[in-house]
Amino acid sequence: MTARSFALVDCNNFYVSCERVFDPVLEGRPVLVLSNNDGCIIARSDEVKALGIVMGTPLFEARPLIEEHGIEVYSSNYVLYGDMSGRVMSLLGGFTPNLEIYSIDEAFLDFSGFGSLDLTRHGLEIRDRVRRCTGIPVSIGIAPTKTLAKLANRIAKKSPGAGGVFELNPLEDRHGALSGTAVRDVWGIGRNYARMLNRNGIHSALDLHDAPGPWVRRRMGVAGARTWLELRGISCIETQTQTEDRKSAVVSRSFKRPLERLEELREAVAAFAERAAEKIRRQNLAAASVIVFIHTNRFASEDGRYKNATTVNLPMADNHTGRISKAALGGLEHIFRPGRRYKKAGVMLVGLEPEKTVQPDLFTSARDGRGEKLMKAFDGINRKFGAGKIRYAATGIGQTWRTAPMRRSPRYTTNWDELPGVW
DNA sequence: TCTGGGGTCCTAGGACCC
DNA sequence: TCTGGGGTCCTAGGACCC
Repeated sequence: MTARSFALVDCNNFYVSCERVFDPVLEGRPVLVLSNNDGCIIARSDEVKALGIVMGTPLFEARPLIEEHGIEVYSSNYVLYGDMSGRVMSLLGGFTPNLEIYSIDEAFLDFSGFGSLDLTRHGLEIRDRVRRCTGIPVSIGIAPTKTLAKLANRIAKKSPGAGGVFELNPLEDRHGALSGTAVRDVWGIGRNYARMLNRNGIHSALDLHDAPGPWVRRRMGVAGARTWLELRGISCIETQTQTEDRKSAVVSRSFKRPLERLEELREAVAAFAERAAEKIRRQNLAAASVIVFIHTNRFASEDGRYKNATTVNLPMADNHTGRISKAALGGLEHIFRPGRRYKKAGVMLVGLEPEKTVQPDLFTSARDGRGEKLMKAFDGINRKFGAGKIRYAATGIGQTWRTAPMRRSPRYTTNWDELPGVW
C-alpha cells in the first residue's frame, strides 16, 4: 500500500473575499454577507468574527453591533461567487490531475504518489498563485487522509505563523493537533454526535481517536467508523474527481412577508418549478417525480403552525417546464390550507435520470419533440439575454412575493453592464 | 417587525416474496 | 401451545456537509 497524501484548499471567508477583490477599500474593514432575503449572516470577515458574531446570526440581532462598528453589509451575489469559484478551481486543476471540487470554496487535491516533493512548499506555491491570479486568499491543510487534511486546514487558518499552509504528517505532530481540536470540529461530527460524544467523555479529536473502534461503529454507524479510521491515518474516503449526476434538485425560498392567498403561492411555486426544471435541463436530466412543500413560520408559536409536502409522480421522467409546473401546482392544491400565513415554499425534483434514457410508459406515446424544441429555445434566450428574461405566465408578472436584496454588489465578472470601471 | 438554501448518505422498519 | 428464515425493495427520518 502506498502512502496517501491529500491537500484541502479552502478559500478564506470566501464571499467576503470576493467582495473585497472588487472593492479593495474593504480590506481590513469588517465586512459581512447575508443569506437570501437578507435574513442571516452567512459570511464574515475576520474582523466580524472577532466581534463575536457567529455564523447564521439573524441580521436583526446583529444590528446594534453592525452600527456600532460600521460593519459593511452585503446581500449575497451568487453569480459573482460562482464565477470567482470557477477561476480558483481551474487554477487548482493545474496542480494535480486529481482535483475534487468539494464545494463552492473548497477543493481536495490528491497528492498521493508525489513522492519526495516538499508538499508544504508546494502548498505555499499554490496559495501564492491563487492569490496573485484571483485575489482570493486560501488556506491549505495537508495530511494522509481527507479528514486529517480538513483538520490541518483549520490549524493553518488559526496559526498566522504558518503562512496559510499546515502539513500534518509526522506522527508526533498528530498528537498535538488532535488534542487541540474539539471533537465538534472534526469533519463528519455534527451537533448531535458531538453532544453524544461529550456525554461519553469524548471532547477532543484525540479522545475520539483513542476511543474503541467497535464502540464508535455501534454508536455512529459506518460513517462514524470511517471518521475514526481516518483520524488514525487510514485513508478510506476516496477523492471523487468526477462529478456524478445529481440525484435531486431543489428550489425553495422563504418569503420576507408571509403569503396567505393561494394565488400568490401559486406564482411562487410556478417560479420555483420553472427554475428547478431549468436546473435539470442544463444537466440533461429528467425527473420522475415532483415534490412540493409549504410551511408557516417555524419560529412562531405552536398554534397556527402548519407544514406539508406531497409527491406527484409524473407519467414519465420529464424536464419540461410546463408539465413540471402543472404537477407542482396540482400538488399545491392538495396541501394548501386557507387561513395560514405561509413563510416558505419549495419544489423538489427527484428520481433524476439522464434524459436520453427516459422510457415512455405504456400509456404515454413517445414525445413528439415539440415541447423539447420549445424548451431549448427558452433556455437559449435566457442564456443569451440574462436569466429570467422570458418566463412562464404562471410565475406572475408582479411577483409581489419577491423582495429586492438590500445591497448587492454588481455582477462584475459576468455582466457587461456591470464591469468595473477604471477612471 | 426581522430567522438561508441546497445537497448526500445511512439506518430502521414495514411490505412483500419465496 | 407450538408456528422458519431468509432475501429485496421502499420509505421516513436522522445525521452530516457546505
